[in-house]
Amino acid sequence: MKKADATLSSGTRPEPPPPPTGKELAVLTAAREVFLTHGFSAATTDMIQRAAGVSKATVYAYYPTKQALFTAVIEGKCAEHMKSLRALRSVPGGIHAVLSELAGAYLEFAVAPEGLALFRVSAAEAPRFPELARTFYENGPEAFCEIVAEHVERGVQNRELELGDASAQEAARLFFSLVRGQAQMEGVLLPDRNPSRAQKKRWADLAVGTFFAAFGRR
Amino acid sequence: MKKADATLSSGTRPEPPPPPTGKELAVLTAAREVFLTHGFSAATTDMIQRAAGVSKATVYAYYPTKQALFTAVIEGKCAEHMKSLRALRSVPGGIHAVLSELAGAYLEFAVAPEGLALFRVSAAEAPRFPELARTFYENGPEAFCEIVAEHVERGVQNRELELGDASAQEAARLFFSLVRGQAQMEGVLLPDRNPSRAQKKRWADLAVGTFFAAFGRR
DNA sequence: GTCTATATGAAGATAGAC
DNA sequence: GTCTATCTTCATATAGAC
Repeated sequence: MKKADATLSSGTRPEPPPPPTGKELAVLTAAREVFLTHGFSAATTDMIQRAAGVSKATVYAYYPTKQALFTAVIEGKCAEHMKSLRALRSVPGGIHAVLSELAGAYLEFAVAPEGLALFRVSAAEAPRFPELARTFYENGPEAFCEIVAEHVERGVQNRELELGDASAQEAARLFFSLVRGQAQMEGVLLPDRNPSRAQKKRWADLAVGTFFAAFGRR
Repeated sequence: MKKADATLSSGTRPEPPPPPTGKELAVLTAAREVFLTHGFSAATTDMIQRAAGVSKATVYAYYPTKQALFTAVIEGKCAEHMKSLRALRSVPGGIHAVLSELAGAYLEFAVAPEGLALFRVSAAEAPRFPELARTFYENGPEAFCEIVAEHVERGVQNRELELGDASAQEAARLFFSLVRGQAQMEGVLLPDRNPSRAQKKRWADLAVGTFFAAFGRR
């Protein structure tokens, strides 16, 4: 009788990822670097193989196709993304302080080179890999907005905020747009430019300031 | 003595585009379609050749490389983009009406499939073709923001707006972020979803409403 | 599992006839 | 200018030895 394989039998989720080690990890790490830098089509298995320091056949031993490897990379990054966001659910303090914290955190990790690259690649491949783009959307922007919305709802109950005819979700998305707007646009389209710490603080302050000017209770 | 070639001798601009006709136009049109759908790397000259109904050699008769053709496509779309925007400089009316108009116009053309595709491709290829991404940035987002900033400055002079410590440019970019935020994020990452007319109106109203709640003079 | 070597196909670009 | 036919290169994927 075969021993039960926890990976296959334990749940309903498709793949609770068995954390890779050794050469598999090397392959996955290299693939991350290469795919995030070049995108799916321009990336070659040769680049990945060389960056990982293994042979071509080894790559295919772990991932049956280039596409499967790509999927693993994007899903892995999304899972990381989601994990970083979880910490922001329980930020303590008044709504103003909380939103400042959220704005700063988002600018820090989503406008970092890796965050931008993930966005770039997800967007580029959205027509070809719609499920991957959706995964990114749900684990990044949407997850962040949900967290903001929770804080916003609390702010409304505390009478710190007043939304008018907007829902908490709409307000959260407006906040999100204010925060990432210019930063992401520049980051994605002008890869040379590197925003200073002061610039990032300014963006965060403008976003929070504008949001409170619009929705703060007077 | 050679006859002077107007294309080469008449100006300092690199290439005042001689409007293509006949087969050249067919090639360019097909290339647009193919590059905007698949991106640079996944697009093949075969697809373009077939879509244009010409032979491979004809493509190369007009454009020496795939890259040159890609550049022509992106620059052409950017020029169109810029042309659409010019009309928005002279919108008449009070600042509220003007900004509503600008918001609606931007949502109409930038979140349309072609606008999204151009953004997607520009973003994806920004690391490889930084000049092209910059061209898009300057002819799209930046051009729009400049126009908004002009209207905003007029609004300040008219005492319709009050910016606090923000500059007109900063305010314009915040407005721009509010307008495109959710629409572009969804459009780029969820290509299946198609926003209804009502949804677009709601986005525009929320953006304008939020902007005025923050910067409108009370 | 891991390597070297290779099959197979497709992509970008060109030659040469008309 | 335009086509058909082809060259060359390189990418994905596999075979077979260790």
